[in-house]
Amino acid sequence: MLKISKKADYALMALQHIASVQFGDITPGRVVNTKEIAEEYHIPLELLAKVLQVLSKNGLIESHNGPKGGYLLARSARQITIAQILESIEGPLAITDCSHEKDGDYCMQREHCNIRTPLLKIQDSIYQLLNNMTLGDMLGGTPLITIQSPSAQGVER
Amino acid sequence: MLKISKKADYALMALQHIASVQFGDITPGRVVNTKEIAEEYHIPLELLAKVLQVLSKNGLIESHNGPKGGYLLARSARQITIAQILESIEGPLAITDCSHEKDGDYCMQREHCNIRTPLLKIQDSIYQLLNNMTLGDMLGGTPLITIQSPSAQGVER
DNA sequence: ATGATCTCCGATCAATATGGTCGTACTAAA
DNA sequence: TTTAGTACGACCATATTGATCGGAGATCAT
Ligand code: FES
Ligand code: FES
Repeated sequence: MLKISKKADYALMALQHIASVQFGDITPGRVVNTKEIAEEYHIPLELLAKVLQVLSKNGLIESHNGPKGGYLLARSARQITIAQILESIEGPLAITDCSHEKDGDYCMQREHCNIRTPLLKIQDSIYQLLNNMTLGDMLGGTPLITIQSPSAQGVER
Repeated sequence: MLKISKKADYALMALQHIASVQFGDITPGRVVNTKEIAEEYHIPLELLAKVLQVLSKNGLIESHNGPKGGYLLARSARQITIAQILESIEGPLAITDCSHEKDGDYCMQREHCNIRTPLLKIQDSIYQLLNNMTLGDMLGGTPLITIQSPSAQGVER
């Protein structure tokens, strides 16, 4: 449950790879092309290409056309959060399909719904979680994330 | 993205309803039957029935057969966590499909995978989040959940 | 200039997961 | 024994996702 799609998975791998090439190595300005990533991680080439296109369109990476072309991070690895990557591929975070209701399109349960508020809170918490971790964190040291919930232990506030 | 299934949604609604009937009212021992819930929240009857069967099989609720039958919480609302409910319906929490690898069934990327560790950490954080909120929390006061991450402090949404 | 190499983009197909339905058997209270 | 309810398993329809294909543009080397 709560699985993220393969595309999102690929996006994370690709970005991580691009970042690691651009970062720790002696070739700072080197661009990375699709095939290189696809072969390294055994990802279907065309599918990865599509994923990268989307990432590029959403301003996470820059594309360079022609031979010797490829992709480049659009900004520092520390300024790209996991949430941005995932939302870029899979659309806005919506734990339930009526999280972001558009138009007059209410779900039938809306009126008597007893779980909307709590679910939105959970969703928001998850969002914070994802938005507090960056590509940079994935590269370097293991990020430390702690969660505190007053319920289920001593009630504090 | 990260959507939970409708079945899980229904499960939450149903449990919340059962709990609220059993709790705040003057009818402590009253059982709740499937049709009552289905009509109240406009859920397809048969589908809800199936969901409740699963919950019952997993020991979250008790079923009582025959006329005047119905369902009853198996334990206190404070002892049922959101994680338990969701996992009961959708199986174990697995943010990526290779979270819990079984047999020799590795994913192809396993060897060179650069995102496994961070993703598992995120998954664990989400699990804590869900496991720290109980049915009781959803019923009563709004639970307060806070997240603290030392990295990426500047990132705000 | 011209061809080779690469990204870009839209359309399309296949596999899988999900939502929803049906029919029957079983149980316990009235 | 009748009847209102759950239990259970098989089943179909649809939505989502994973993956593929083909061509159009762009850029660089020659
Ligand atoms: S399920 Fe849509 S508002 Fe609660
Ligand atoms: S994707 Fe399977 S181990 Fe990373």
